[in-house]
Amino acid sequence: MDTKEHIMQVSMLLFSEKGFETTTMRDIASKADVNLALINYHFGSKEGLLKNIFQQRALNIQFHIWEIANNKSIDELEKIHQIIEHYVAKMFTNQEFHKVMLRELFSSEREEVHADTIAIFSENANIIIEIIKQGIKKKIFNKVDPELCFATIIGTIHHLMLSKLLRENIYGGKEKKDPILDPSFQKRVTNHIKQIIENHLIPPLKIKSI
Amino acid sequence: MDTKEHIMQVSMLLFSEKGFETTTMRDIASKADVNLALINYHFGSKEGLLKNIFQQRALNIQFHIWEIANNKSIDELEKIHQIIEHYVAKMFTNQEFHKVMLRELFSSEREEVHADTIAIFSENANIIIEIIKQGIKKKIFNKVDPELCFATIIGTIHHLMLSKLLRENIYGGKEKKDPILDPSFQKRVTNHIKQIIENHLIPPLKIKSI
Amino acid sequence: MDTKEHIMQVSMLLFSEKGFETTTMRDIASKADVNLALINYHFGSKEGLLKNIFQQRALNIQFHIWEIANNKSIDELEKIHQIIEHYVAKMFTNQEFHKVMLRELFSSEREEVHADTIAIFSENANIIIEIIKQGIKKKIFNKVDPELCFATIIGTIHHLMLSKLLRENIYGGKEKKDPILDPSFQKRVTNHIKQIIENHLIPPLKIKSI
Amino acid sequence: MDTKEHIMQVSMLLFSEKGFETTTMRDIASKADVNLALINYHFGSKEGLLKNIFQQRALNIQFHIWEIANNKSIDELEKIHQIIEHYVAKMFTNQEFHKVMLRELFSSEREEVHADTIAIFSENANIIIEIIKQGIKKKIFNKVDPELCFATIIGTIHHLMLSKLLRENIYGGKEKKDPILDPSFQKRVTNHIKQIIENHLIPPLKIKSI
DNA sequence: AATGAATGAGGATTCATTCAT
DNA sequence: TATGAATGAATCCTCATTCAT
Repeated sequence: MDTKEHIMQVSMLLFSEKGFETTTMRDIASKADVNLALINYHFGSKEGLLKNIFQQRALNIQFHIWEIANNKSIDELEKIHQIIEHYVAKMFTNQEFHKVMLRELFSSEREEVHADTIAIFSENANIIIEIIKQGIKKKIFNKVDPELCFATIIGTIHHLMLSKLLRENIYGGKEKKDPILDPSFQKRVTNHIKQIIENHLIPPLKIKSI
Repeated sequence: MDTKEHIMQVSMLLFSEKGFETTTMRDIASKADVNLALINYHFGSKEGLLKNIFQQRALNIQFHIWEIANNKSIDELEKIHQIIEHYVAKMFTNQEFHKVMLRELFSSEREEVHADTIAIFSENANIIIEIIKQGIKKKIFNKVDPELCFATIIGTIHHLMLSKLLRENIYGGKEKKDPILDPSFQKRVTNHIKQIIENHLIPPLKIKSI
Repeated sequence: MDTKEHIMQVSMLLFSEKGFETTTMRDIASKADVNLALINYHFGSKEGLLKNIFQQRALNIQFHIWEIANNKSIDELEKIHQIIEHYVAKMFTNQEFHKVMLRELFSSEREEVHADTIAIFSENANIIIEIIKQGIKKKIFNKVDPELCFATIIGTIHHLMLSKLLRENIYGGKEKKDPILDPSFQKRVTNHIKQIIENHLIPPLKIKSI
Repeated sequence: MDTKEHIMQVSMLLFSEKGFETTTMRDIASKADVNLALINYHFGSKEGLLKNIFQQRALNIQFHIWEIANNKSIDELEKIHQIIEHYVAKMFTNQEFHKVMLRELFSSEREEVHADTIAIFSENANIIIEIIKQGIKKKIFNKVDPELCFATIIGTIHHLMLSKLLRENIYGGKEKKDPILDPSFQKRVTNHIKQIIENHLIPPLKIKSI
C-alpha cells in the first residue's frame, strides 16, 4: 500500500515534531492529504498507527547491533567503536523515528508501546553490556561499570536528539545553526564518544618507562 | 497561599508521571482535592500553572552551579567533580521536577516554556563548558571537545531519568528493582561520571616514569 | 442468488439479536463473510435490506390467517382456536423474524417500514376482530370487546417474545432455563390463550340443570 | 437541580419517541436548550442519563404493587383487580417512561440497564403470580396457569403501548384517532382485562340452578 | 478564596455509502 | 458479481475555560 506507507511517513514526522498526544488525527489527515476516516480504516486507531510505525522500524536496528556483537574477527574495543558509529549514524539519519522512539521510551502513557520499546532497547543494552564485560574478563578493559558505560554512550547521543533549539544554542557555534544535518558534526560526535569511552575502558599507558 | 503551593506540588507529580498534555485539570483538581475552577483562578491557565512551577524551582539550580564555578579556591577538575556531584544529587532527590523539566526540554509544544527552559539550561551548559575551556587553556585538561563533554555528563544523568521500567531492566540488577531511591546507586552514578570524565580530561601519562 | 439469501438470513439474525441501528453493515459483512460493499450492491442500502427481509416473509403469515377465516366448515370459536395455534407456532418457530417485526411495530424510526408493518398487522387484526364480531352477532359469543380480545391474544404472545432473560426469570421454572425451544411450553402457551379467550367469549353457563 | 430534571424530562420524551440509539446527544441538547457538554457533566454519559431516568422512576412503581399485595382486608380477586387498575393507569399517564422501559425490556443492548429492568419487572411479576397461586390454594380461583395469567395481563397492556399508528388503526374507531389520551379508553381497557381475567380465574358455574 | 454549573471548541472514532477496478 | 480503498457526515465525549454566586 502506497497510501498506508505515506500516512506512516507523515505521522512519524508529526509525532516527532509535536508528540503523540498533541498531534491530532486531523493534523495527519490534512498533512498527508487523505481522508480522516482512512487512517482508522488502515490502522484501526491512532495508537494502532503508532504501533505500526514501531513494528516496521524497530527490529532492523536491533539486527545490526547483534551482527557487530557476533563478529569474531574483531576485538571488544573495535566492537564498541563500531556500535557507537552505527548508533550515531542511525540516530542522525533517522531522526524522526528516533525522536518518536525516545518519546515512547520516556513516556509511559501508552503502556504497551512503552513496554515494547523498553524491551527492544534493553536487549540492545545487554548486548553492549556483555561486550564490555567480556573485555573486562579478557583484561583488555579496565574494571569499569558496564551498565553505566552503556548509559554514557546512549545518553550522550540521546541528549543531542532532545531539542533543535538546544543544539543551536550549545552545539551550533557562533551562528547558532542546528548542526544535525552537518556531516562533520556527526563525525565529531562519533569521535568524542569513541575517545571518551576508550580512555575509560583502556588502561592509560601502564609501563611508560625508559 | 498554602493551597497554591499544594496545587503546584500535586500537579508537578502528575506532570512528571503522565506528562503535561495527558494530565487534565480534572486530574489535578481531584488529586489535590480542590475545586476545578480554583486552579484557573490561581494560575490563569494550565500553562500558567506549569510556568509557575518552573519559575519557583529553576533558578536555584542555576545558582549553585554558578557558585561552584566562581569558587576560586578549587581548580577546574575539582569544579567539574563538584558540579557532577551536585547535578546527580539534585536529579535524584528532585526527580519529579526534573522529569517535568526534561519533558519541556524535549518537547517544543509550549514554545515559551520550552525556550525558557532551554535558556536556563544553556546558561548552565556554558558555565560548565567554560570551565573545561579554562582547564584546557591552563593545560590541566587535554584538548577535548568541551561542548560534547557537557553532553556526556548531562546525557548520562538524563538517560537514567528516562523511565522507571528502563532502570529496573538495565540497572536494577537481578531483582529488577528500580535503584533510583537507593543511595548507593546515586554514589555509583556519581563515581562513574567523575571517572569517565576525568580519564578523558586528564592526560593519561602523569608521572609514569622512573 | 444464494449469496443474497445468505445475507438476509444472517442480517435477520443480527437484527433480531441486537436491533437494527445497533447492527452495523460491518457486523453483517463479517458474520456473513461477504464484502461490505456487496450488501449495498444487492440491497441498495441498509434499510433496503430490511425491507427485502419483510417483503419476503410478511405475506405468507397473512395468507394462512385469511385461509382459516374463510374456512366455512368450522365455527367462529374453532377459527379463533386455530388462529391462536397458528400464531403461537409461527412465533416460536420463526423467532428471529418475529423479533425483527415486533421491533419495527414498536419503533417508528424507519417510517416506511413501520407503516408497512402496521398495515399488514392491522389487516390480520381486522380478520380476527371480524370473526369475533361475527360470533357475537350469531350469539355464539358474549358481548365482548372484539378489539381488545385481539390485543389480549397477540399481547400475550408478544410478551413472551420480549426477552430471553425475562423468559428465564418468569417462565423458566426453578432452573431458569429459557423455555422457548421446549415444545411443551409452546403447547402450554397455546392452551392458556385458548382457554382464557374461550372462557371470556363463551357464556359461562353451559349446563343449565333443573 | 432544575436543569438536571429538565434534561431528564426531555430525553425521556425523545427516547420514548425515537429510541435510545436514534436519539443523539445533540437532539437532547437542542430540545432541552442546554449545552451539549452539560449533559455529560451531569450524567457522565448518554447511558448514564438513561440509568438516572430509571433509578428515579422505577422504584415507585414497585412500591404500590407491593402495597396492594399486602392489603389484608381484600381478597385475591380484588387484589388482581386493583393491580390491573393501577398498571393501566400508570402506563397511560406515564406513557413516555413506560415506552422507554418497554424498550429496555425488549432490547438487551445495554446489558446492565436491561438486567436491572428485568429484575424490577420480575419482582412485580412474582408478586402477582403469588397472589394467583394463593387464590388457587384457597380454591377461590380455578387451577389456571399463574405465570401465563400474568403474561396476559401485562401483555395486553404493553401491546397497547407499542405504537401510536397501531392504536389509531385498530383501536381508534372510524376516525382513527389515537385513543390513548381518552379517559374512556383507559376505562375500557381496564374493564376488559378485569373481565377476561375474572372469567378465567373464577369457576363459571356458581349456583345457576333452581 | 472558593464553588457548582455551564460553555464552546475540538478530540478520536464509527457509520453507511460510493468509487474504481 | 465482487472487492479493497476511500469518503463525508455524524457519533459520543473530553477538554480547558468561564460565569454567577
